Amino acid sequence: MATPTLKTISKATGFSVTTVSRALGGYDDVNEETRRAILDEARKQGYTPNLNARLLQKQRTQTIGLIMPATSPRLTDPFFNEFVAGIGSGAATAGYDLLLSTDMTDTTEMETYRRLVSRGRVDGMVLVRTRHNDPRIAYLLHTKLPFVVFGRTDAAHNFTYIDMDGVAAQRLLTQHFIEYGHRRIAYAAPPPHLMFADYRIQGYRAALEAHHLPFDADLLIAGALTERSGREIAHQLLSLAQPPTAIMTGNDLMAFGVMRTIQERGLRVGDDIAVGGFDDIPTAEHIHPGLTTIHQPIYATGQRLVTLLVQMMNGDASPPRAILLEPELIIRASSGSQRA
Amino acid sequence: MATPTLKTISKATGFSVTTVSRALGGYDDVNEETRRAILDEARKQGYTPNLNARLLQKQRTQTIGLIMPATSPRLTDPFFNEFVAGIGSGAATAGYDLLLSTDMTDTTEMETYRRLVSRGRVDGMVLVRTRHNDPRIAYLLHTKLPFVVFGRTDAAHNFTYIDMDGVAAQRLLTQHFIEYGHRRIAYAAPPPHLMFADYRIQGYRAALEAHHLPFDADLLIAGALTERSGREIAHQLLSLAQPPTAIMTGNDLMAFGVMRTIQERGLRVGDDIAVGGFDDIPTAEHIHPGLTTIHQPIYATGQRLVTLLVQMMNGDASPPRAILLEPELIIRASSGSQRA
DNA sequence: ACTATATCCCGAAACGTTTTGGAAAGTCAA
DNA sequence: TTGACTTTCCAAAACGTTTCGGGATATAGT
Repeated sequence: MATPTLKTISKATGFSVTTVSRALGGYDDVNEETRRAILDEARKQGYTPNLNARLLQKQRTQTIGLIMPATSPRLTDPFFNEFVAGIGSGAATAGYDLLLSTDMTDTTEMETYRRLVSRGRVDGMVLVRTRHNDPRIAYLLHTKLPFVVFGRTDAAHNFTYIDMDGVAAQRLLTQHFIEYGHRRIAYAAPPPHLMFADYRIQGYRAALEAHHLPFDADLLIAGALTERSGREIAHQLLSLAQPPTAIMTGNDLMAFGVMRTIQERGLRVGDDIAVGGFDDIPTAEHIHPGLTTIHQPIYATGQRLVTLLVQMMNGDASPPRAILLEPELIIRASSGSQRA
Repeated sequence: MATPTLKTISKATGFSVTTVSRALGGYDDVNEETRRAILDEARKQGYTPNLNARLLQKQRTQTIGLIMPATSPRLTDPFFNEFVAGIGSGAATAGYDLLLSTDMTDTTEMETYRRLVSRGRVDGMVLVRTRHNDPRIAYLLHTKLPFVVFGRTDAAHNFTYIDMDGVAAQRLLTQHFIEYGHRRIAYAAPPPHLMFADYRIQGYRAALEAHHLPFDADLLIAGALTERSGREIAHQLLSLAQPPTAIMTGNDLMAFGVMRTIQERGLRVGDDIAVGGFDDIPTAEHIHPGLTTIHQPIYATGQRLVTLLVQMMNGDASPPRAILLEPELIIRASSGSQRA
């Protein structure tokens, strides 16, 4: 049995392919009786339109692209879990599909982008984890493909994005530790090529300055956004002649590593060394002790981004929007108690 | 500037569309010089083939479909995180894209399947979380679309799947608690419509029987695979006239809920009530106390499934394969210490 | 000089859909 | 009876690619 197509229905009913198409498409220039006959036959054959053909004709794909940064062999960061879920949910309610790509190891990231974007695979893209002079943004800007971004970049902001206010966030967290009586607050910072590292560090230094605390370069160490990196940095920091009494990190995963190292060295997280993370992934609440961190509405942000993207894909030509998220500080036991 | 197509290259180089296509396609019936000229022009124009057109012609999509069960508004279970990552990685290395769909709330699951499968959107599908007489499997079997499954179903196993040996796994865990001296071991079981619930319960009962322990229907409560459900069931169990001394659950998320309830009631997890989970998601290691659980190689399984699927999509007509995973017991502090 | 054989190229059809620009037949108003 | 509308239908083109079946031209073999 041949796959049902417009042609097979056309043959079966005696109407032309055009009429079948228009009947199925709900146009009003087809007789009710005819339409019924065609719909019946379509149902009988189990017809469903061939997406590729339709999209080739319409030059649209009803698909949104998302490329996962190839940080590790397995993207173990729950951040992405939530983010993808948000995007997926937003896409689904808007009637779009989500095309998920992970960078292949043997090809460059830009190739992956080109492959997807190259006329036809997706109607729009979602970007995450912006970098300095992000080549992906330059490329997408150049191709005119609609896209939205979680994060900013340093160049002109002529694109739509949502970003956490990293300056305010890190300042908030640093202040919190200062108010808890800490003087030596270390920062296991995100890798410097990531755009948000800059903002976070700015916030860190601003809080120190505001409270007339000296900036100690020994206490600022950049690492990767992994638990392992957190462990390594903690070792370095705790081996200092004057170790810090509080350690903040680029994300919760790093914070977990820091906590583990502290505990392995026989110290207590909170009472001996306070720890602060970033993201508020689910585990942050469950780990012991609970992790003080900055809450990011990751899921909701994913949804919002898709909403914005869908507007753009539907031809809304309003100027790009820039949305800055206000940080929310979540205080848990890893802060320890207020000091003298 | 028009989008680069075969035609624009053809115009620019003076060769026919056919020749351009064949040059780009690497056929050997085109002069080296010609090929070079065409390749140069293609690069200059930034040509990339239009996927839809190519696929319409080839009747393939180079895309694998995966539909997320719409359990909750946000699929908070890290299980899916890992699984998707595994599938994505497998797909990428095989040169396939991953189309991720979440069920829309206002349409039935089967419609989502039909939409994807309907001639053209995907070349194959990955299924997860099988149910009794799973209609998705019946449907896919009927459409002849290649697919692989994480999990089994009760009917004839005429499809390729990988599954954890749930009987052995739950027996292993139950045995572990029995050996630790527990007599009243409760089971907060997965929802009964899920296929693996059967196997797990079988394993649970088998272990009891093997050690001549009575089966107490009060100690077997089915729930949802969420933390919240774990909390509720724990409350029920702890309010029993004869509460259990150990509680096993359908997945780690439920176990977290159980642990929290135990702690809220002023009891100690492990020493007072032992807890066992299932899946070994990352948090299971970080939570306090660490959670005894059954390790599932989720990521690797995703990859393996894709490998199998790709073989099938490439026309390998060998009979379906059934792979059963051996469980691995991970003992952590939530087991408490051996009892008298 | 004639045939056989490579080598290089191309026109046309096909994949399944949507859309454009009518055509044919019927209805209505004058 | 004629023109103007309506209603219902359709042929053909188009989207960008691959592939089938040759057609030229040059080279080699006799």
